[in-house]
Amino acid sequence: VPELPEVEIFTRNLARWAGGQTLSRLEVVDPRIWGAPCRPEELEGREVIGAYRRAKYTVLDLGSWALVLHYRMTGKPVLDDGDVRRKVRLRLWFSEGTRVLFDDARCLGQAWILQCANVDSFLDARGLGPDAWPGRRDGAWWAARFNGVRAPIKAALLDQKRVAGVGNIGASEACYRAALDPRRPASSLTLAEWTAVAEGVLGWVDDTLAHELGDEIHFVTAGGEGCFRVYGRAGEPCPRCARVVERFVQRGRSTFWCPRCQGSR
DNA sequence: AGGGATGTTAGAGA
DNA sequence: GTCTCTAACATCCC
Repeated sequence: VPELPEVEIFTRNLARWAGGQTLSRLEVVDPRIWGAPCRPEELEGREVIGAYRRAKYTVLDLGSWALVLHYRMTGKPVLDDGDVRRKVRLRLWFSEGTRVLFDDARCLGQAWILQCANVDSFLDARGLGPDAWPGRRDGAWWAARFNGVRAPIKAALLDQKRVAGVGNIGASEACYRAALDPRRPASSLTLAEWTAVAEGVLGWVDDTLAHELGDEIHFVTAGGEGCFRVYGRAGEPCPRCARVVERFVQRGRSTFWCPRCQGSR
């Protein structure tokens, strides 16, 4: 379930598992993982300096070179516990015996090997806007970022060029927290409503991180849906007003909302 | 069997 | 050029 909070946790996990160790071997189990031609052996023998997140990307810093990961729909880094049923695309062997897998059922995830000096320009070339978190942006900042956008607010929140990190789950959850009709044109929101969006997005990330950090095993196996308020809950009662949560399709993606407390105006 | 799935991007059309 | 939307990617699960 990789949106910003999950990628943040994936990245922290990688830093914790591998930080300070040397990457002794980078095993390419499925070469479709590569987003561009590269030489995996370039990274072997290098020490992991750390890992950081930008939007939904993880950058594993190996000094002068870096391994950049994007998980798309189903990718995730996991400790290799010896189970043989995983859909492994990469296996990273570290000097103290730790083995980390890039596990990806659908194989839509991608990886790149870049010189560290080129990572920023690589990410910038993807057209990523500012990260939705951890910066505490106010309503005026959000209003300015979405100035002139006529698309429905829920669809607009998915545009990584405006603000990076919000995915299809986060967009529904943020609209719900902001009590906003997901069909409202972004350009029609008042400053007060943008303030609610700002708080909704931050609240969604903060709560998701807190939930998943509190129980890492639950997260890895169950996807963290335990803290969804409307996503995936069509037919269930709204946590705020008990009206039935509904689902509809916007731009080919599911939107979940409560038609009563997210009433249009 | 068929439909839907957390993301991104190329390409078409307005 | 800008904005918007669809299809495609590959595989699994309900």
